[in-house]
Amino acid sequence: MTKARKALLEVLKTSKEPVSASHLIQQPSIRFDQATVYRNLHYLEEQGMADSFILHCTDHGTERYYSYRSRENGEHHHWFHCQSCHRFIDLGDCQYDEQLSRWEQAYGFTICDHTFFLTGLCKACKSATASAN
Amino acid sequence: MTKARKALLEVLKTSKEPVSASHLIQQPSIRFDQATVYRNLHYLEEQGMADSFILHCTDHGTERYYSYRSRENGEHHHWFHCQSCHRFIDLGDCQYDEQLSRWEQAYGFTICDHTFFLTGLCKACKSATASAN
DNA sequence: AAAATATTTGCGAATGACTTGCAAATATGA
DNA sequence: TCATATTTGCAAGTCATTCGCAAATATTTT
Repeated sequence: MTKARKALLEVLKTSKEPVSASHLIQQPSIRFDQATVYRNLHYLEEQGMADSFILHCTDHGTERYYSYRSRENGEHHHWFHCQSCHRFIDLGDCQYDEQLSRWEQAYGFTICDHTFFLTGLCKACKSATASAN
Repeated sequence: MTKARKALLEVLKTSKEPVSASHLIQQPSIRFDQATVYRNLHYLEEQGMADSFILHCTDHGTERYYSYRSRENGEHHHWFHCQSCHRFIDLGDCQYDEQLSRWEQAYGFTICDHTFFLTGLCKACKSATASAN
């Protein structure tokens, strides 16, 4: 476990929301080249210590977001993304296991991964918009 | 409805799988500049005539995939993507409506969009791999 | 502990999907 | 038909991410 990996993992562990590479690079604790950050994010995901998904957002463009994943809490989480404040809300552990195996049975394929997330307006941003009228 | 839009919509209608901009640009019927293709894909989606999602695949990189959506068949579809043959399998209409509104209730947010898809190995590619041993 | 080998890092340049500015071409409409 | 609005192609730009390569670190062998 190199310094870069430790530092990245620490931010992921601490963060309550998925974070992008560009966000990580701006962290004071991440004083590494962007190539190093990208390479180690791949490494962490490969090792099963991180999860990621690609999300496009009008304000922040298309980026991959990473979150910590421990060996114990096997299941990854799913998220809601607010397009206005750019915050994520944790929807909890993935509950799709049975549905996924049903599909595997039905179609004969093997699922390696699945992507699921929501986008919209969070409660706070909705009322902010409403009161702006 | 310009020529470019008609041509794009025709390919989307005809295609059984979601298609990327780069794929569309290679089609003989799409003799338009890439900027025109991208602009019109945005237009079609905006008008509710197309759906899209971003998918990353080791062999083909990260791209947005589009599929036709008629006003009648309101619901969009979800897909399985085979990482080996790069084909998509239609999983049918989205069935998540009730789950989504339950989340909206529980968290007070408004969902504008959701992304869901599977990736893995299709039946054919699995057996191909198995027999290669 | 030094030498030999393997892994990781930073730097700079490249890649690839997608976007943009702008002037020419086409469509709409009064 | 003339004026106005929309769309197109072209060329250049943007932006996240990746790559080559040599220097720096870590690991293993002697």
